[in-house]
Amino acid sequence: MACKICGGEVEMRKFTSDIDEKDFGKEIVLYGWVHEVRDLGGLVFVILRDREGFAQITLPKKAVDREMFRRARKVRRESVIRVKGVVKAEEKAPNGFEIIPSEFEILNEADAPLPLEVTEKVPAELDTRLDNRFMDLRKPRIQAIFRIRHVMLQSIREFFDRHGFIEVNTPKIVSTATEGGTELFPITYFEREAFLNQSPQLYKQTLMAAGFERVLEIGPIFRAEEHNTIRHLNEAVSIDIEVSFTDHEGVMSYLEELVRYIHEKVNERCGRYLEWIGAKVEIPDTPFTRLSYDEAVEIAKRKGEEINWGDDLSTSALKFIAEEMDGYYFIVDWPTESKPFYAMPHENDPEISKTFDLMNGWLEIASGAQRIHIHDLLVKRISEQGLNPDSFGFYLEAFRYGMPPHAGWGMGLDRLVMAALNLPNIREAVLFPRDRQRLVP
RNA sequence: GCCCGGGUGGUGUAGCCAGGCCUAACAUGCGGGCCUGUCGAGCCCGCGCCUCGGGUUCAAAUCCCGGCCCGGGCGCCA
Repeated sequence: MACKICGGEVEMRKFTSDIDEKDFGKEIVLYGWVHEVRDLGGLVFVILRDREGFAQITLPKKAVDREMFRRARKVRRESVIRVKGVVKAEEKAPNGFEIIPSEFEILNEADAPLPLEVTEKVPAELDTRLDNRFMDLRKPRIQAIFRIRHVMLQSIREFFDRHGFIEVNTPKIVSTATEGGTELFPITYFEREAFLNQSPQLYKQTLMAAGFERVLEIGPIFRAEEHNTIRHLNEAVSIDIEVSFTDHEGVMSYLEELVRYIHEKVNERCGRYLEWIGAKVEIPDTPFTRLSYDEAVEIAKRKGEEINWGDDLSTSALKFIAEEMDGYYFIVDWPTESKPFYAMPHENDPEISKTFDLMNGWLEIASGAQRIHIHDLLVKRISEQGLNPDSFGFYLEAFRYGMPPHAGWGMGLDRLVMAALNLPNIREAVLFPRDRQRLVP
């Protein structure tokens, strides 16, 4: 709290986590919420909770102001308070210290009853929690997810900055479908119809034609699919990269090293938050296993899945495959037909493509490819996929005047958070998730 | 989109299959009281609930039909 900008009151203001032996005997100021009040009659304990943890405010009736004692005893849970007092070493107190207040100010009294229990004495259903997300997020265990997500984003930017990537922002309001395959949300754009972007794919490729060479985008993507599962959202955050003068293997290296880096940094920087969650983050070894599509189909077949070469891998097939694959792994060399038009076919066997999915168990985390950079081949593939090349005007133009060979991938951040922390539902990884039925809050 | 499951105090559960003993139970909470070392505090008193509409029946939280809302699986998709 030495920072002048963060200051406020306020060399004296501390987070609960910043209190240590050096503060014993000194006066400090805490701001926070009333987590619990334990009233023993002649002695009252108020547990103050702030962003970083808890502190026990102890009010012995005989040692503190009478009016203040009455106020603290009656304060309702989740009210916002400001406490000024002396930090006293006390063996009997949690963490070995307590605050004996000289001032106890209720900045905003909370209503009762609460829509859910922040103390988690009684569980709440996910739906109730999401309806009252602001209060759900007060739970340390829930807030920890987002502190870790923050560190993940931080380390992603760090990683790519070190590797010479340029972070960009491409439009989320677009005129037409980019990749086909998925349903789009139509919107009104003045007198025209437009759509929310399903992926930055076409734009990041266009930036390869612009000579950016290595780009990173972190942004929302929108899919209008009516799915109803623990791993799909209609608004998600995608981590996208595109790299010139490399192939699919080149960008797979970035991907696996990134995933490892993220896990390392979360371990280094999020010890306390992992503790709150009760999670351990295993740092995955690189390189990740490459399982070919052919091998994947073999495994599924052997375990009784009805699947033909060329089919997409169904959920049950992926679950069979996951039985044999631990942690993160790639499935590579997919049939060209099952991947989007921009995926580069292998020169010696055009039936398969230079494509890969990054998996964690049976959950797909990322997918990518070397891209087609040859204009005429691209037009041919667009037509073969049943799409109209005329609707790809600005995109195709970029391939006519010097498009370098390139490759890239997109990764679902929410799914990565879900996988890394072993969350039971992707909605747990998102502050305000958007799904088939939820538009509020 | 197809399929399965569910909706009981503020919250989370029990009761439903085998209708009546349910003026609905338990925990937590909330209001009041007692208590100077709590940390799931304890003890005493009190408060608060059957998703909506229709039907069957002497009788419906319970059985049937429909609506609304929700969860999940699959498909599609990342």
